[in-house]
Amino acid sequence: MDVAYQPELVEKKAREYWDDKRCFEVDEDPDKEKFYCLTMFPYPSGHLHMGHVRVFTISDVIARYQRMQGKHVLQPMGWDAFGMPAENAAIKRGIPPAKWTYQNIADMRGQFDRLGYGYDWRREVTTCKPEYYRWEQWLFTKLFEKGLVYRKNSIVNWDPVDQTVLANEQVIDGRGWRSDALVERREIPQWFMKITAYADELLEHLDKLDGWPDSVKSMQRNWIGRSEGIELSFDVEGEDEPLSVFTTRPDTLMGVTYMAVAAEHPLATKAASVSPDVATFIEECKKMHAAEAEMETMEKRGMPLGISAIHPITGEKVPLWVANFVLMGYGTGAVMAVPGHDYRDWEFAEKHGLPITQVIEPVDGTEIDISKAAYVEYGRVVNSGFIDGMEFQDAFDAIASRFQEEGRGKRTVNYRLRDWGVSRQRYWGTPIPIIYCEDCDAQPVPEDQLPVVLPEDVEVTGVGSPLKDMPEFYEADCPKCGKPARRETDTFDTFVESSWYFSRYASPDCDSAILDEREAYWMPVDQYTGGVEHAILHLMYARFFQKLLRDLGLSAADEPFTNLLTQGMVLKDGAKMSKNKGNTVDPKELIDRYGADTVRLFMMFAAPPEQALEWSDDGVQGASRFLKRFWNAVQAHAAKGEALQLDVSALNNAERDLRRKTHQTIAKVSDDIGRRYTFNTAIAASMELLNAVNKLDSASPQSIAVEREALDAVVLLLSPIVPHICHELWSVLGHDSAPVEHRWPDFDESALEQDTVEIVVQVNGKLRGRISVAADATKDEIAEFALADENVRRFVADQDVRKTIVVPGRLVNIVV
RNA sequence: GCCGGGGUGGCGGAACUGGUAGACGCGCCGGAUUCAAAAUCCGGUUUCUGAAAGGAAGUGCGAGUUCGAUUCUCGCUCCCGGCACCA
Repeated sequence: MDVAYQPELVEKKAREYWDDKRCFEVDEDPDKEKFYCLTMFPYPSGHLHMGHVRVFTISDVIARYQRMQGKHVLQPMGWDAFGMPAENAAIKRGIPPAKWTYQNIADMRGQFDRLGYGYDWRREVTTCKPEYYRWEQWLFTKLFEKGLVYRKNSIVNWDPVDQTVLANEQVIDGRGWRSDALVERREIPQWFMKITAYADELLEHLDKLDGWPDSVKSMQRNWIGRSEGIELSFDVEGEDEPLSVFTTRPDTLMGVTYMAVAAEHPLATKAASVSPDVATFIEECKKMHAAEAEMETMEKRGMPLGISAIHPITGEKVPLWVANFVLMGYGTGAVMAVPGHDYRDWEFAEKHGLPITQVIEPVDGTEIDISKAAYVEYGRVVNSGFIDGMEFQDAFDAIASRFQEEGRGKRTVNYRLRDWGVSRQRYWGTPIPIIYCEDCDAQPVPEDQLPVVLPEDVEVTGVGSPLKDMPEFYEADCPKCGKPARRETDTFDTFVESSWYFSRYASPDCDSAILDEREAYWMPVDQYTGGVEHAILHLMYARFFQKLLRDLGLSAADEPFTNLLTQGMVLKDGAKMSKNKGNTVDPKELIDRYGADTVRLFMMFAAPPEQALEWSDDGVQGASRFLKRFWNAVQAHAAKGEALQLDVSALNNAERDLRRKTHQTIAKVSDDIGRRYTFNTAIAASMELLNAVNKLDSASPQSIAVEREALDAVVLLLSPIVPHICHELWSVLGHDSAPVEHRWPDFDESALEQDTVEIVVQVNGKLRGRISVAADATKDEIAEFALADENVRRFVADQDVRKTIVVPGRLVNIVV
């Protein structure tokens, strides 16, 4: 055996072992405890980037660790293969999206294998293949039958030059990214999924997700945005229909000084027909970009409609305005404005000279001045007639009952969450399985005609979808009456594919149903790992789909992911690695140069998984250097020959110390990998142990035995992280088995015991000395020892000791 | 703007339940080895002060709670992620 560490040889050998033994191919075995370990599947861009390496390595470490715990581990991999980049590549280089995508998948799969990830490739799922999206289309038709999908008009970014709908990210400063034309808001009919029907359940089940980070649950809670309020109606002068508004603050009703409706509201449209100014304003609102961030930060503008509503309590006239910050899609598209007690209403009133009145005062009697700023806290109602003096809940109830009795309002729950628009006017996606018939309207494609196959041999120009120019695609017969009809040419949002792929891994080859009985064995996912950027959308849609599958009787699980780990981004020079910024590092080059283990080690060592990771070329070298040291230490040890049986009673102090360190390290690394997911500290602890091994003077037979125990431990503890080198070193240490099939080591409680412990001594909270005391010393004994320390005496001097705090095993604080 | 997260040596980070700030690694400095260099090995490395022992300051900024705060509370600031058609 060549003694120098040669990663290529070592890694090839380990990979061949895993392949030959089919280590990572798993079938359903009801007698074994399963563990489903999953990573958010990648978009096949063609290039493995550092973000991929990071997330897949995290997941692989967890999977390998759980295997060593004796669990039956499934770790699959697949491709989120539909999406815009394929169309962009097609426009730029004239390659059809399908060809480009399949080539990328082939390239990336080779790179994954080189990194030693333990995937069951027999279960590979590729979303752009008809075998996959066929079931997505089937599911959509089932939802259609259940009334969980519907069609309505909604707003898109329209590029008038390219005659194309643009994604938000394709709109730069209000202009199309390719044409540079001013983008317009345009209403077109689109398909929606009723995620709001599940809003309450999506919210309530968050409480069951103990294995999810609080931050993600909190973001989802805020996204759903459940609020209890009252929907009440105001009569409008000269209108038969009253104007309905939703408010969470009925206690401020008497502070209403104006009302505002969205630009798309019928009252605004009506006013526009008589007022050119209003018409112009509404036109300008149409040029607004559709993104929420822009809506919130833009200047709040409005225009009086020239009509008034009647305040339902006072009977006074309240002017009606149209305003650009009122959203048609939220609530009723109209708001009652209380500038005294709402920040946005205040800003708008201030700007347009509308009156601001105070109807709430702080309960604690603090003076407030609503001419300076809105007071938005709950408080006591004033200047409000019959509800004067009430606090929030009483006032809420009083107003609610009164309006309910009068038949002018009711208690309502409102959500910020909107139904999910799934239509995309793009080519490279799953065709929406709908046929439009002049007589029968929209009809779902019958099951026996599925899949609706996306033609792959097309030319993409960037102007509209090629499907619209393909009669062979869009010409169809109505499934109901048989008359010639037109097939839908829109495709699904790619989030639809990623909302159920995790279930399909259980039965990827099933061609008679979307899922089969294997789903029940593997689902839910035990550990899901992916980027924080998916904290809301992807994870919310996936949870929604899981509930849909459950309600269709296809799954028993309420939630798809039991434990969630959200990993931070990979940065270079403080910025996200991206081609635009030219700060990418190609994992392939590094693997060729240092080997996969070095890359895996650096990734896991540089930062804990949830934090952003700053890339460092020097850090990679350090990882490589450590592996060489590790290799050399094991080889040098092996050269000393077989170790004697360890005799714990015959150890000297240094040997006992190393043995304690070994077992402390086993305990720490088990906790770090198994519970905390802090792989960086697990590696640091293993490094410390190896350093301690190298420091031990190991000539005697017992010290070789202690050293053997330590090195065996390091190899097993690091094997989930750097599996190839550990595979080889384990056999160098004389074992017949492989770490991948070995049980995770247990620590020996008795090895952790210590006779004496070091305790620090503080005087007034400042460190003044260290003392060594018997491990079983009493508090009084410890305090006595502390006062005897020379430096401590210097600081205590002749002052009275007012208090002594003793924390056994840690410190003494003497307060003078 | 709103929601969520973060700020600790020259750098990445550690300190897990309020108890030794800076583990581990990188970089740098010194030494060994070498004809020389690379590689490797040994030692040092928060800042200021001091020959040393030691002392003082120190976890984005400002307050507070506590015997004791990187950790808890309040206010501010800067950076990152998300905001519904990027994936």
